[in-house]
Amino acid sequence: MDQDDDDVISDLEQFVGYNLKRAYVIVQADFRNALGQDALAPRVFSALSLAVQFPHISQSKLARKLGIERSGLVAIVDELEGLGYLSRATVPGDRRVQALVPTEKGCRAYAEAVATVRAHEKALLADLTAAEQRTLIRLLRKIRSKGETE
Amino acid sequence: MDQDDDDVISDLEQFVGYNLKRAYVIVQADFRNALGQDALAPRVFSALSLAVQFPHISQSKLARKLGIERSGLVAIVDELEGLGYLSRATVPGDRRVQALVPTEKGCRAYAEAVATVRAHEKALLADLTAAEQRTLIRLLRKIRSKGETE
DNA sequence: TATTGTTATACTCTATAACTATA
DNA sequence: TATAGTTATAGAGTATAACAATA
Repeated sequence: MDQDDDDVISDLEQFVGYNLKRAYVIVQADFRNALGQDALAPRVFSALSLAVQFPHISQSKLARKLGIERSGLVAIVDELEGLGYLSRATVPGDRRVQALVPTEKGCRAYAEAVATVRAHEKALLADLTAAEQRTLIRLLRKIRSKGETE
Repeated sequence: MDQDDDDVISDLEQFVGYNLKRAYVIVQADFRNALGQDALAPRVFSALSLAVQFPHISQSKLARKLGIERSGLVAIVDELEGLGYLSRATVPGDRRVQALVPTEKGCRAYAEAVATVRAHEKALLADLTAAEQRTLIRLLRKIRSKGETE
């Protein structure tokens, strides 16, 4: 492989969007590697995380928090229920909603997964100082808060 | 919609991966909005950008630069060729390679697109100072350089 | 009328594997 | 043997639209 123009900084590199995408691909691959290829996908992990942290959250509300459609959440909850990590419970007041109740097993699995992911992310981001990591997260959240209000 | 736990900072928010994903969704949506729904997708724009900046680049090399498989690039190049933005040219020395040659039209379309995207990204990121934007890009690149060597 | 969960469906992005023609 | 481009194919992830049950 010749290195002709590999060092040239292209237009692309100046876009936040492009850099965001490339970094995201790296971190996502690391995430999957951390939990193992056949384990929880990022979005399933995210759903479990919120279900554990907010027990009895409804599917609609969870979808809203995750920024996805509620139709898309069905398969995710199916998977988590299939794993025995949570159950759909009826709610006394409103018979339309399914409250997501994490099981003991789900809480344990989540605690383990979160520790693993945290460790891998820490290793992956070892080149960034703690301050840089905080800054990065702060700036990413700033983008989100801007975008979501439009 | 009740606001019960909407302000609680969940575990998820502490992960770089999660924040990266959420921010990426926002910026990508803004990108598509900038160019119009039926125009160049981000990846097609990226390919065009590199083809314009590195005329006669081969498909394999372009795929490598973009971080995708060369099989995936075929449809992208097909689209750009269909739009008359570039052409596949044979290379004297090696009859296997297809050199991507941007057309006049392609260069003009790219110049217009890049200006549009730049303006939209600038507006979207107006809450970030110029220094913050530079920092963000620097940190994202740092993640990429770490991840790609593993 | 509006909302919750659900299904069906389709589209985009991407990877893998195999092929061909060249080298 | 190895590489460039290509094709076929499959699997994620996601969105839209419609429906039944319930509010």
